[in-house]
Amino acid sequence: MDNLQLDFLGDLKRTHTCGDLRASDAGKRALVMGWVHRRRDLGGVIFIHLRDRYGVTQLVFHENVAPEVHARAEALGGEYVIAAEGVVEARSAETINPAIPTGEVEIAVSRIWILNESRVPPFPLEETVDVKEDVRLKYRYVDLRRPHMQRNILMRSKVSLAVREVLYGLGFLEIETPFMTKSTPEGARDFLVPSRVQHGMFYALPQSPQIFKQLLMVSGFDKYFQIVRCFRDEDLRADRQYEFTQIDLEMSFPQQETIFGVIEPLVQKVCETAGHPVPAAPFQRMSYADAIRLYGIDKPDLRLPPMTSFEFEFQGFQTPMPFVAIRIPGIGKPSRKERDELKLIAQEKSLVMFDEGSKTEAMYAAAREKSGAAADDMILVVAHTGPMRSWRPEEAFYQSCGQFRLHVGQKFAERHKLLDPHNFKFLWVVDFPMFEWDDEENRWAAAHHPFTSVHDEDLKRLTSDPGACRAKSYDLVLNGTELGSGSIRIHRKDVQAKVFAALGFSDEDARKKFGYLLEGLEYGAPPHGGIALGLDRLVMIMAGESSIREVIPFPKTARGTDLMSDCPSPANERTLRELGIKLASKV
RNA sequence: GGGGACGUAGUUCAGUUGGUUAGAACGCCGGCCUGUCACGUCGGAGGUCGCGGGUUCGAGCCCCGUCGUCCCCGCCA
Repeated sequence: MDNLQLDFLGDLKRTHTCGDLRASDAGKRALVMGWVHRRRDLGGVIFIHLRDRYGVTQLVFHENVAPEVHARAEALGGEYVIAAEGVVEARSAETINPAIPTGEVEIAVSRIWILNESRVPPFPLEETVDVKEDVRLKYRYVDLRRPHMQRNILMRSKVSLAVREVLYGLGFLEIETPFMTKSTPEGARDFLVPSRVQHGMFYALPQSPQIFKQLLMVSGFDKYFQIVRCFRDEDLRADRQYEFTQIDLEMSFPQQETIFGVIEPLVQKVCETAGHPVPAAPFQRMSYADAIRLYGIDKPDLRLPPMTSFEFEFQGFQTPMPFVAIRIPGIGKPSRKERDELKLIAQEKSLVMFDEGSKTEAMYAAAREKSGAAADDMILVVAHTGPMRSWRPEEAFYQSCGQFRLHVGQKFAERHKLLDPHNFKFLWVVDFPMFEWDDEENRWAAAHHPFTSVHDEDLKRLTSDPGACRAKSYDLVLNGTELGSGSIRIHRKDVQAKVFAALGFSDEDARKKFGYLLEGLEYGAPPHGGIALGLDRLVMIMAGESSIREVIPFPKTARGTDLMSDCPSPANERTLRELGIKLASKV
C-alpha cells in the first residue's frame, strides 16, 4: 500500500456497471468502476475480475499492447477501487466463462485509474467460508459486500418498496410520528433519553407508535401507515433486536376482516417480490383457544401436524388432563437412544412420555387412530404428571405439550427435511384473551395492549370475569414466527376507562399516563384498528435466514453491543453534568 | 438472572493418553509465467493457543475464575 499513486475521480463517468455487458456490446468503448475482486497475473497478461453490486466483469491487461497500463495493474491488490476504460471484446469460444452473466465478453483496458487502495480484507469475501459472526460484525462494511448480504439488503429494500406500493395504492398515507415520546407503563422496558433543559425528566423511545397512530385516526387521516423503527429494552434473541422495524398501519371504521383484507394482498406482493410462490388468500384463521389446544402455542407452525388429545383409561395412572399424541409424519419410530433423550425432555416439562410396548399397545393404537397416523408416522404419547400450578392449568399443560412437540420437530427436522423454509404457511390467530394474569405484580395485564377492545358480548363481564374476556386482537403467524399483531382499538372513553380499571389503574394513574389519549377519545374518535408487521422478521423468512441480524445492515450482538462502533460507551463528565446525571457507581 | 455450545496464524480448521521446534488449506509477501476465470509454479513471512490463576518435571490439552460470540429459558403491552 505504500507510495501508490492514486488518481482523482475528476469528471469520470461510468458507462456501464459490472453486470451490464453482453456479447452484443462487443466493439463498444466502456468505462467501468468497481472493486478488484480477483487478480490472475499470468506474467505478460493480467486478468482482473472487477466487481460492483451489479456483477463481475473481466478486465484484460496485455503487456505488449499497453505496457504502462499493464504495469499499473500489477500493483493492484484485492478490494482496490479502480476505474477502467477500454474496448469491449467478444471472448473466443474456448475462453467464455459460463459462470457469470458477462462471461461472453471482457474489456481490453487501455486506461486505468486507481481510485483507492485497500488493506487486505479481514476475511475472504467468498461465500464458501462461514466466517464467525463477531469478525463479520466488527468489519460489517466488508461483510456487507459479500453476495449473500448484498442479496439480503437488496431484498429488504425491494420489500419496503413493495409495501409502499401496495399501501399507497390502497390510499394509505405515510405519516411520521415522534421518536422522543412519553414513557408508557405496561409492556416492554423503555429506552430513556434524558432532558438537558429539564433535569430529572426523560423522554422515552417508542416501543411502537401506537398512541400516535390512534390519535391520527382521531384527526381523520383514515388510513395511516409507516415503516418505522421501534425500540424495546429487552434481552436480544435471534429474532429480536433493541431496535427493529415495523410496517405499522391503522384504519378508521374497520372490521377485523378489513385489516386482513389489506395485509393479505400486502403479504402476497411481498412474497412475489421476494421471488416466492404467492400464498392463497384468505389465509387460514384459528382461534387462540384452538391454537393452544392443537399446537400448544399461540404461533403454530403449520408445517407439522397438530397434536391430538384423547381420553384413555391407563392402569393406575391418574391425571386430570387428556393424553396427547404428537405425530411427526413419515419418519418411523425413534431409536431407543432418541426415545430415552425425549423422555428426559418431557420430564423437564412436567410430562411423562410413554414407551411404545406391550403395556401401552392399546394406548398407542388409540393415539394412531385418533391422529389419523400413517404406518410410518412417528407417534409419541405424553400425559401430564406432577403438580399443576397455573391460573389456567389446561393451557399450561397444552403449552408444555406444544414445547415438547416443537422440540421433537426440531430434533428430527434436519435429518428428515421436515421444515421447508420456503413452504409458507400463513395463519391468522384470532380471539386472544383480553388479559393475562401477572404473577409478579399480582394483577391482570393486557395480553395485547391496554387500548385493545373487547368482544362486544364480553364487555359486560370486563370487571366481573376479566380472564374470560376475549379481545378483538389478531396475530399474523408464519411458520411458527409471529410476524405481527394488531387489534380493533377502543374508541370510547368510557370503555377505555373500564379497561384501565380492570388493569388496576386508578383514574388518576390513567390520566397521568395516558391522559392525552383519553382526552383525544373525547373529541370524536372514530372506531379504528390496525396492525404492525415486523419487517425484519418478514424479510428474514423471505430470505431463508434464521436470524434477523442477517437482514439488518448494522445489528447488535446478543448482549446489545455494536462490535464495529464499540458502543455502548461511557459518557464524558461534561455531558453528564449538562444532563444533570450522576452515576450511582463508577465502572 | 439461569442453562448450554464455542474460543488455536488474517480466515476456516486439525492438534493423539499431558511430552521434541503447535500443523494444514485458503489468504498475504517475493520470484517465474501471454488466455486465466478458485490460474499455475517455486520460495517466504505469519501464533499472547481469548485472558488470569492453579495442578504438574512438563499444559493448546486437566482444574478454577474471567472475558467474548452464539443458542435457549426468564423477559419481549
